[in-house]
Amino acid sequence: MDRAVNNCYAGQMARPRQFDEEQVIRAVRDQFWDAGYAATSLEDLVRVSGLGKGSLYGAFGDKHRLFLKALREYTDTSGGYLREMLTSAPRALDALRAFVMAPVNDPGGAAARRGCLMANSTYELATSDPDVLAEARRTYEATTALVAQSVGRAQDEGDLPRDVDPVETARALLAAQQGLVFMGRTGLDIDTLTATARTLAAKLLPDA
Amino acid sequence: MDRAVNNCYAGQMARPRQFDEEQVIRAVRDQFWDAGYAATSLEDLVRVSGLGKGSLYGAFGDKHRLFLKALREYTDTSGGYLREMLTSAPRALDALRAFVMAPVNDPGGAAARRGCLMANSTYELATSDPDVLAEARRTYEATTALVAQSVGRAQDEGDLPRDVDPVETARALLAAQQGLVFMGRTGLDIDTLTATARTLAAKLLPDA
DNA sequence: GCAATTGTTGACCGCACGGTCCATCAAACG
DNA sequence: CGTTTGATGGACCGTGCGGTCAACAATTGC
Repeated sequence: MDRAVNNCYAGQMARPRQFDEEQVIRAVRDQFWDAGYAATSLEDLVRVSGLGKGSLYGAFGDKHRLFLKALREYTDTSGGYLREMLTSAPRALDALRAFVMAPVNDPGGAAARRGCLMANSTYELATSDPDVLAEARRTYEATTALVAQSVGRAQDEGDLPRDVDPVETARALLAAQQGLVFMGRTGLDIDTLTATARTLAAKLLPDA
Repeated sequence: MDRAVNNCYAGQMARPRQFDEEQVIRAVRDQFWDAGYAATSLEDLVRVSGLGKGSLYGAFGDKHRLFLKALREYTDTSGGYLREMLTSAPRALDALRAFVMAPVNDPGGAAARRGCLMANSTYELATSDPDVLAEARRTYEATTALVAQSVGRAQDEGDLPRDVDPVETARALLAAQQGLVFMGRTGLDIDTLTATARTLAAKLLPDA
């Protein structure tokens, strides 16, 4: 039935996949990232994946499912990065600053060019696609929780005043970060964007 | 040649338009606002405008031109609102607070539902459509200038410290506002959004 | 080696899209 | 009223879309 779930345990495999599933998903994800959902045609997906239409459908289902899969891959990956970024820094306050600055410090300026796939998808589809909206909420809530945790840690470390609500601060930081993503997409030059990011970080994260 | 420019001065008019051009543009603008560019079909545009395809094309040109016209109508209108909002308040600081809170206070919650057409368009098209990118930059720069002017006024009125750069502050406020628009689109409930908006306004606009 | 099973491929399908065109109609003018 | 002019709207068109499918290839178990 569900060929999309290809594992080695269900029945016997007559012929193994000739492609790396994750690699294909990443290529597809990049295509959606660059062009958006509606503006990406099946032909585009075939091109970037290197697979035939039939294989794509056999392995992942239709365009919508493929998109959701790519989106989930994106949120998982960037969620992992976020978690690592927030937990690896010796001081939580530095991690929070880095979080706000992320749209600017992105390696290769990917975020400035094509923004955040989750944000792009939210703007394009959230009003019409319940699945995308659900994924947006899920990601947003997870991010808020993660950031709030670091805010709490920064408070414990004495870098942030105790009288602010961690969750509320996390939401403000997230809004600031997404605002920067937006301004990057208007073509604002990187230096000005960096300056604005610094301003926001300074105002929202006063040092003690 | 250019039938898109319908005025009473070029040649003699044999038969006047049977529709209100502005009314059509507003209807079209709302359709694009609700569904986005790619997801809006010509049939949709015919439906909401009440015109036939031929009339639509004769009067406004193709879908792309029609979109740009609707977008310009939007930026003009909301630019007018912004200017009025910023200049009508007795104290500039209050106007700046209202600016940040705008995505929340929007009458009917339109902004929360479908966001800001300019932002939506930027996310959907800015990377692929130079015209939209140009419009985004134009709008962004005009808004920044307008807000910066109010920041300066708030400084003159003694409500904001003199040591901050008005333009830099304006960019931070704009980023915050757009971040709130984004969070509204993730389906965040209005109360939480309002609280976050207040937090941002308080941090970015300390009272003297 | 053969049958069974599943992955692979590209030709193919129906459809809806953006866009064009023209027969018709209504207003303006003498 | 007749002529002229432009507006009108729906029939029509070619194209590219998302999606399907049947023939073929590759692997496994016997």
